[in-house]
Formats: sequence, C-alpha cells, structure tokens
Amino acid sequence: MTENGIQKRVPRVTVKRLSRYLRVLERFHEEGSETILSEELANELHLKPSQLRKDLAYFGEFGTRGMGYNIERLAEALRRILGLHRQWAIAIIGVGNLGTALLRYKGLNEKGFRVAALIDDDPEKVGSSRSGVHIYHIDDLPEVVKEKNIQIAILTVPAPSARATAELVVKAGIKAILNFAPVSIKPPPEVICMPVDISSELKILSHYLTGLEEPVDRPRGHEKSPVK
Amino acid sequence: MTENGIQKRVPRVTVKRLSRYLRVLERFHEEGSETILSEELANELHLKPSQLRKDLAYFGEFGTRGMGYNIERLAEALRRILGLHRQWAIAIIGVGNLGTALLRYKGLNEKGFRVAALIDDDPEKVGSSRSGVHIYHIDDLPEVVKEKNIQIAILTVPAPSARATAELVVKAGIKAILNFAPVSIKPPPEVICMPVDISSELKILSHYLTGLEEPVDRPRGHEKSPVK
DNA sequence: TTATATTTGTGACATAATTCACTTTTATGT
DNA sequence: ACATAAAAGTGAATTATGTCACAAATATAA
Repeated sequence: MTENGIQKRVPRVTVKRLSRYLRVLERFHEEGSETILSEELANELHLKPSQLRKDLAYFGEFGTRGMGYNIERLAEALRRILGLHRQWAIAIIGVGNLGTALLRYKGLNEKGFRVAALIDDDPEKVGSSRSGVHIYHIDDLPEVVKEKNIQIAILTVPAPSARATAELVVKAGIKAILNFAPVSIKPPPEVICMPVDISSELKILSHYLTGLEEPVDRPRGHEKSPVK
Repeated sequence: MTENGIQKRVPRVTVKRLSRYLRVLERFHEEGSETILSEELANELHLKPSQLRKDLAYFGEFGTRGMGYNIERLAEALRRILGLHRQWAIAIIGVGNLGTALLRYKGLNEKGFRVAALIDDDPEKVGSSRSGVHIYHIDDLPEVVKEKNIQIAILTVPAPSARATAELVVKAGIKAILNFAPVSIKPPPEVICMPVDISSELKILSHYLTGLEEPVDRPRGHEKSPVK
C-alpha cells in the first residue's frame, strides 16, 4: 500500500491516459456495468494491464484484488484527480476559424469546462457574440479574467502575434494555456502550457505513409555538403 | 558518418519534432536567414541543441561543422523525410461540427495536403458540398477512395460508430487514419493511426491546475475499500 | 599553409517509461 | 474456518528517450 503521502512526480503521459481511462469507464457505466478488470479496461485502449495499474498506483489504490475495479468509484476518483469535480472558466483568445470551431466543439463544453469569454483585437468582432458568448477586446483581458474568474486560455491567434499574446495572458493572471498557435510558448514555470498541433499529426502520418512506400533505407542525399 | 543504410527505428516523438523544426526553418527562411545553428533552432522550440542533432542523426547529416545548417537545404530534407514533397489526398469522414471546422482549417490545406472528399451517412448532407468539396455516402467510400486516390482518412464521427467506420475505412484501402473520435482504434499493422483528443489536453491542464491549488499530497480516500 | 575557433555528429551515460513476474489481498466455495 | 482462485499492487528488469562531453570536420584568419 502506498503509505507515504509524497509521490513521485506523475508523468504527463500518465495524466493523459487517465482521461482516456475515464472515458472508457463512463461508457461502461452507461452500459450498466458495475465493475471492470484492469485487463478489460486496458484492452479497450490497447494497452497492457500493468500499465493501467502502474498509472493508478501514482495516486493510490482503487481496486479490489480478485475482483477488479468498481466503475463508479474509480471514475469518481479519476474525476477528482483530473480536477473535473470543479468548474473551469475558459477564454478563447483569437476568434478566427479555429477559435470559433472550438467554441462550438462539444468536447470543450463538457462537464467541468465552460467557455466564459471570447477575446479578439478586431474592432469588427469585439462587442458582438458567438454562440451566446461575448467577444471582448484583448486590452480588457485583465478585467475579464478577474470578473469571470477565468483560469484557462485557449490560444488560437495567428503565429506572428502568438508570443506577445501569450505574455498578455500570463500578465492577466491565467495559469494554464492550451496553445494552438504554431509557435512554441514558454511561459514562466507557474503557468502550464500544452501545445496542440493538428497539422503536425498529419505530417507524422505523411512520414509513415512515405516510409511504407519506399521502405526506410535512408539516408539519401549523401553528396559532401558545403553550406553554400 | 552514418554509413549503414539501415537505421534504428525512429521514435514517434522525433518525427513530431521534425515538423516543428520545419516550421521554424520556414519562418527563418521567410525572414531572409540563410543559415541557422542547432542552438538557435533548438532554443526557438525550447529544446536542447543535442536533441535536435540527435533527431536529425536518425536520417543523415545535414549540417556543416563550424557553420551550422543551411536553412533551405535542411528544410528541403525535412520536407522529404516528412513526405511533404508529394501531395496527399484526404477524406474527412463525418461531416459534423468538427469535420466541417477541420475542412476550413488552414493547417489541413497546407502544401502537401488536400481534402478531396467528405463522407457522411446522413441523406440530408450526402450530395451537397462544403467549401467546394463534395459529400459522398459512406457506402461509396471504396469507389471514392479509388477514384480520388485517397490515402488519409480523418475520422470525425461520433463515438458509437467510430470503430465500425474505421473498419470500413481500412477495407476501402486507406492506410492512414487521424482519429478524432473519443474511442481507441487499433487497425491492422499496415495501417497507421494517430489519435487526437483536444478535450483530453484540457483535462491535463485541469489536473495540473488542481495540483497547483491543493499541492499534490495524495492519496486521499483511504478507507478500506470493499467493491460493493 | 598552418593554426585556431567553431559547431556538428556521435558514443557513452543518465533518466524516464514500460513491462515483467512475483507478492499480497480478497472473494468464494467446501 | 480453511483452501483455492483470481486479480490488484509493486519492486526489479527492460526498453526507450534524452543529455553530456568530446572527437571530427570545416571555415577563417594569420
């Protein structure tokens, strides 16, 4: 039993998997199951059962040996660990195509999250609403953050303004950024930032597809290589 | 020098970073730079220079010692490695909110990629167009794939139909899937599948935010734990 | 030319994540 | 009660990834 309250730092991949475990549990719960084995849960995600058990071990003991896990109990534990028992207010910074799409995306309006404000610097947009959410000017960010108690920023501004905007976000007191801009952001350590890049995922597919067709026998381009 | 043509298998994280390197190179190229040092390129992404060099080493030698990298040359090499020198035809399967948003998302219509078909099973949608791309019925997928030479499927169908749809995609001969459905897909080994889950990124933020507020001193919920 | 400064490429090392294989706990049937 | 079977929990081993530190290569200046 994990008796020391102090744990090793939890790898980010583990946290990511927790949310996937939760999703499976919620599905099984809806389907009426009461309990689930580590093997079933892991198989569902094409993982090894030992990985699931090790992931959970970072946070405590949640199962019953010989029996498996009570689905409701484990789901509730995961929701607490993931901080989904409370409500988070989100601001989407940059009301372009992507920002608007995310606003409407169900995944962002799940239990636990709420888009509370939209932010832009385009006078045409500022003052209006989308899907019932008001668009504020970026200059008013500090006030909006305070008033609406915003904790998470989703950054969907164009690349050139990404870094400056990120600074404003940090200055306004926001402690978590989901960065969709194709530029690396390195906020101060008390602010957590997750990069998301859909087009890079596509490029990974492209790479592996290419590898399938002309089997990886690199390198080519071997000529001696003067820079100029 | 890497003289053996056969390389160690390339980690997926490395491939992911390649696309980020390329992005930086393209930016610097536009700004008129000719060469770049591993240190500059790595700093731009908040990585160690040694990591960049190790990543590149999987594929060959691209720099000049004492001088750094020729930006155009390295960018061209990365484009080849990532398979961006050719054109990929994409089908978006599931023309809902997310599918439509992706269709309009610039990142998907970059050089190298083209959304060539939309697929749905809703008779209301089938036959019409969005952003100039025709919507076909899922039953016609095999023909569409053949005709339009589609190599990549972006799966944006609801969770319950995700697995069945993925099977159809595989049967139709598509070899790469970008899976936005919140269900794990395990296609046969010759098909590559990348999961993307935006809401899980949000949950990771939520977890770390929670950790900041009530410093990680888990576990709690220690009572002996009968499953029932 | 030759020496010097510079920066890549890389083997050796360190850290991190995953998997194995065993131990412990619990439920259940006798 | 006790024995048995099952499955979670976990330390140790393995594998993967990241970093260091130095050798090799190149450009430039003397």
